[in-house]
Amino acid sequence: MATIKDVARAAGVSTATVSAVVNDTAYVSPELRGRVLAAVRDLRYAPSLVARNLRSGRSQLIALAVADLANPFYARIVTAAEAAVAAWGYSLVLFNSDEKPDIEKRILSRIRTLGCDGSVLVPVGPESQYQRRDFEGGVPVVLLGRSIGDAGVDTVTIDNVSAGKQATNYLLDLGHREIGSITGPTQLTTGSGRLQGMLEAMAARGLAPKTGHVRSGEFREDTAYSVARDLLGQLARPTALYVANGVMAIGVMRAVADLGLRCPEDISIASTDTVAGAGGLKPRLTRTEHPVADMTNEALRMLVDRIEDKVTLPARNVVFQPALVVGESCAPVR
Amino acid sequence: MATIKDVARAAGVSTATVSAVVNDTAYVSPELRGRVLAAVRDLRYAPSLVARNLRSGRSQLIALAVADLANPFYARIVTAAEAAVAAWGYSLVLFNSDEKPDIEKRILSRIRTLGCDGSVLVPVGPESQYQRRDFEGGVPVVLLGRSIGDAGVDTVTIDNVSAGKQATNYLLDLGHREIGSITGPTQLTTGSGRLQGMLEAMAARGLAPKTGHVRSGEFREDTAYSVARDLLGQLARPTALYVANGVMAIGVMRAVADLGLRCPEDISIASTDTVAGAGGLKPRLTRTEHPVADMTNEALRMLVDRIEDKVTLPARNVVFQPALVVGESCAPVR
DNA sequence: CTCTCTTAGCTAATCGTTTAGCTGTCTCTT
DNA sequence: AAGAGACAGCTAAACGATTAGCTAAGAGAG
Repeated sequence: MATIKDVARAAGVSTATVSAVVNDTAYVSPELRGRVLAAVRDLRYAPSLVARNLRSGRSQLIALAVADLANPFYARIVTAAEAAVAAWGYSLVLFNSDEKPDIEKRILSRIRTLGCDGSVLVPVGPESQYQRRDFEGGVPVVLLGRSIGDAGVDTVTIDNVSAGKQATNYLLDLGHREIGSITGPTQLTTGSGRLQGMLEAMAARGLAPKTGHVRSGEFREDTAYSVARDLLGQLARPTALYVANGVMAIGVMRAVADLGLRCPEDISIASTDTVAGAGGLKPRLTRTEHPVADMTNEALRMLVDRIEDKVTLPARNVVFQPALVVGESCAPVR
Repeated sequence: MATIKDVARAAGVSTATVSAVVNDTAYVSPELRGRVLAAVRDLRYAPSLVARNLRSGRSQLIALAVADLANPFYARIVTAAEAAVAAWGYSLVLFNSDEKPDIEKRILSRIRTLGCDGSVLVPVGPESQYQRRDFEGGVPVVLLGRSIGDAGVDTVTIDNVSAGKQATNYLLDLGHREIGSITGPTQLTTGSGRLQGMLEAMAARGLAPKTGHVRSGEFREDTAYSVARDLLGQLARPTALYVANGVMAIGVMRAVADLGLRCPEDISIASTDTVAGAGGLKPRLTRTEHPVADMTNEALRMLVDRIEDKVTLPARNVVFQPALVVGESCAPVR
């Protein structure tokens, strides 16, 4: 790879002049400018970002660490983030913490080392893991999807309580009274919030799920499948089920089919968040959808603000609202 | 951010000693070593990769440029690549060319500028776009999924002809004679190869698809949906359909349902490659599956070989074999 | 004609590391 | 007791860019 010195030598000028021409940062006579540009072409010179960044302290890199790349929900975040990052003139460095707090720790230190200008993080650890000082003075961070107490950090989340409420109210409006739920991990705000919303919606009508009708599916398709098989195989099964995420909904649908039940005739299913392939699912799921792209864009806008302004605004927490999308997976209770 | 100088000052040693301790590259007395480590902890020092890389000429970055991030097939590649890259001690920089050759060009120059140590590329341009010298002497490249003539570049591909053959032979063995196909773009080897395999399989039994029974679905769900609706709405519709990828298969299934047809009773569907959510699809698709993870791992192994060996081995082309996975979407012809 | 002002283009310092090569101390040998 | 060898730890030179500050030459004014 040719360096700025090679170009300077070839054009018979100093490196300062080459830099001036390349970055268009000072006037250079047409004659020299021509010689420099010719040399650049001949030597196929591309300035080294590494060197440039060492000097400027910027890396033009934004890191994104998601909780589970294999989950289509995060795949959508990645897609949106790549586009947004590119639009802002940065490049995206991608990490997968695989829901493991210790991997996340390593990722965070790697992000520091790489000198990323900022990072978007879907936190996976228990709240206790994070300390305020982890974020202060280091690489600017925006948390996405999950919040972690009052870490004094910008955060973009969905209103999980509202998601659970909307889906459950829809089922209640159809006349269902015995509603069960397959929840996510309750130590995550996405898990506990949705469950809370469901419980609140039922409580508002003086109802509560039967014991054993609320079970954790760990946000995983296979776990949800087994739990649903077990739950729906019982005699006293609920007439409707609220499933806390899209991947689990697919597992539940499979369990329903394998048990010989029909949806929505025998059991109504409503879920929160969706997955890419779910469009082809029959029946189409009734669900609350997250504005994933909007949330991701907002997170990056906030991050770039922090990076480029350097103003120490107080941390903001932007909450998006889920929207109920009616499919064919719910029917009035018989 | 603390620098190596700050640490050196705090520990009362030279920067060389700090470097030796941090990288464990020379013997340092326990006493000094202790002081250095303490200073590192106190100052939360993390060596700057930027500076380190400037010196070493390495960036520890591997770029991955895929053709369409929104396609679950590439999402799986991204997942596998992130894991593999991390396992080799690099970090992944992700780009999406969105099937646009000019965006790809910009990405390639960005990869050079960033000083990535290597890159995995799913090429989207017409073969004519690439010139041998684009790859020679620059950042090492491995092409994934699609090949581009004899660019003298390492390549990992799937045997597309075999995929088309296997799926079609399965349909033929069930007694189907009027088989149609929804293909990908035929200027891509993934599109043309699969079609060629299908035609060869039929030709081997003295058959050929009827005119109008072979149509392009552009590897897109919505296009495949419309094409399938049109194709299957006709009176003289085929009894079986070979769909060239997973996303399109979902579109086709939707079209089948919307036309009031039953699969597999009225129409058999076989496809190539799969999508994440397809596990929940009813009926389960009969398809040829790509060993995506294996292919991605192999591509990265080859790339890391190039990066670290610097041996100028001749370019290799590794071809993987697809495997037929039988679902419930095909039935014997009536 | 000389003095000042302008400015094109150069020199050299800087960013944060790594590392070749040097210095000075200590130990061992004869 | 002095010379040789070993080696812990230091100094300073890279890596490839940007940029503050300098030099020197040309132009305009008096």
